[in-house]
Amino acid sequence: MAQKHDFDSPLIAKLEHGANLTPADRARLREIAGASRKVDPRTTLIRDGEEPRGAYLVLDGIACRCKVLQNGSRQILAYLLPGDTCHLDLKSLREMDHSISTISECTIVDIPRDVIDDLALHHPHIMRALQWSALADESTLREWLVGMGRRNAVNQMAHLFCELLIRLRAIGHALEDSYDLPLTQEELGDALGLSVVHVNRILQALRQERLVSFKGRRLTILDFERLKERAGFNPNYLHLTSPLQAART
Amino acid sequence: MAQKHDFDSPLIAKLEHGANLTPADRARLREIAGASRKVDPRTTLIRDGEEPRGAYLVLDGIACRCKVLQNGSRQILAYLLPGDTCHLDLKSLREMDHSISTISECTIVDIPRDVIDDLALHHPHIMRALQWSALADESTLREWLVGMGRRNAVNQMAHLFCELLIRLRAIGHALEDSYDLPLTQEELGDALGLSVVHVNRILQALRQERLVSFKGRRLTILDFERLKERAGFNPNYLHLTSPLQAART
DNA sequence: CGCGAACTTGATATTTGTCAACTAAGGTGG
DNA sequence: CCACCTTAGTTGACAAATATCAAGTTCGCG
Repeated sequence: MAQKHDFDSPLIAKLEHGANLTPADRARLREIAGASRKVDPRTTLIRDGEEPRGAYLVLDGIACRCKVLQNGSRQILAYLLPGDTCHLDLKSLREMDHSISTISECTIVDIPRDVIDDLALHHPHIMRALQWSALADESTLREWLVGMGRRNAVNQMAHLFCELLIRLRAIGHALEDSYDLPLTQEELGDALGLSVVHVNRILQALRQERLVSFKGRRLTILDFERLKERAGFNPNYLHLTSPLQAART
Repeated sequence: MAQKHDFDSPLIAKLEHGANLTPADRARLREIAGASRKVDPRTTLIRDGEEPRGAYLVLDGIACRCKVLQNGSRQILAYLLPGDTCHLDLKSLREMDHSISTISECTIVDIPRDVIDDLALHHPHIMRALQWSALADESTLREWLVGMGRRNAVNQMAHLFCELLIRLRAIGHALEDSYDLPLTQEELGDALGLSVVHVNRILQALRQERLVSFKGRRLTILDFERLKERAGFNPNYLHLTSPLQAART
């Protein structure tokens, strides 16, 4: 049951980018990640309007925050990758303003309130890292808004692929310039605000430009430099540049 | 120099929605709001990439978070209304991932780090309210993403006008169904991800449907029910439904 | 092998952007 | 108070981006 390497624990791998964890911190995180469960693809964990009972941690697979409109159309607000958490700030949250659903099959950890309280009391570095993580999530949300408002579909999708590469690299889930991406074209479109048909065509454009290949749920970036250029991608917003040195607490 | 009423202090008015403040809390907030300065319209307070020296509080006017792309186009990520703050979480933030600029002339308070530390130590209710406020800001950001991805221009703009009405009412800055909105059509477009020309036409459509009027920087909602209906507006996401009763700290 | 989900394609409609010109409004100096 | 000047708002014609519809095709899997 013990984890072999840190990259088996995407949460640890991720949080190391946000703060310097102690061995005790890591042990605690492994302990938390121990109580996981498998969740089927396309399953809603908590729905818009419900009261959260606890927080979630994704250990494996891809989940998402999303919102569904009256007319049935869905907007994905964030992809939750391994190591990502959501609404750890339940204290001030009475009612969800969006839903959390799995996309692929996922390994999920339910984090009850008292675990968070315990972390706050005994693991300040973890808390710092989690705050950093929440900050980066919000920044990512802003970058998505920029993409939808001011980038055309090709650049926006290129940008997303760049982002996912960097985020997955940070948890050791990307080999070179490729990574598993268990999304349908519809699920891509729901994030990008595009129709399925258009996603299909944009994808073809990116393939034809020899920028990416996307076959069998695997995305390979053929020319990262050119893709970044195309997307106007600047990874600053992910705040992944190494733990803060200013650890004066 | 003393504030006459609470609604003279939009910060207090706002935070009362997020927690129950004590008289001492209110006194402290008035003290903080005392050291304000006027800032010219269209002035950048802090730029993308810079290191924040402190946080900001808007007391009057409209400011924004925004991001400017290589090609010069701008995306507004949030309107900062009176009572709104930004990056109070500086502890984990090394470098800004977006800019803060005024739109109209603004009254701004610079909040240095030590003031935040002091609030954290001595004013837990204020801290709780600020966390709630940050949560609502993030939720608003998500709602904007939904608007850009899944609403057409008319509905998206209608949605924005509904949102602004509710937010401004919460700080006593809306009379009935109208409020001052010192934005040009270009500044509206930068938030909605639309061109100026299109904003102009959408506005005409809304006027012709007798849903809103927008003359001389004043926006009047002529039929809020119909506008909400049109926009698919549900104010839940603003989390303004009254202070949390669960004040068990 | 067959079935359903995902992907692809073409034709067409709709939405939105761009360009260029024009009009209206507010502010300032003479 | 007016002349002027700049900024904001408006309009029409057109182009580009994206959505929609409908019909295939391919793929993975039981």
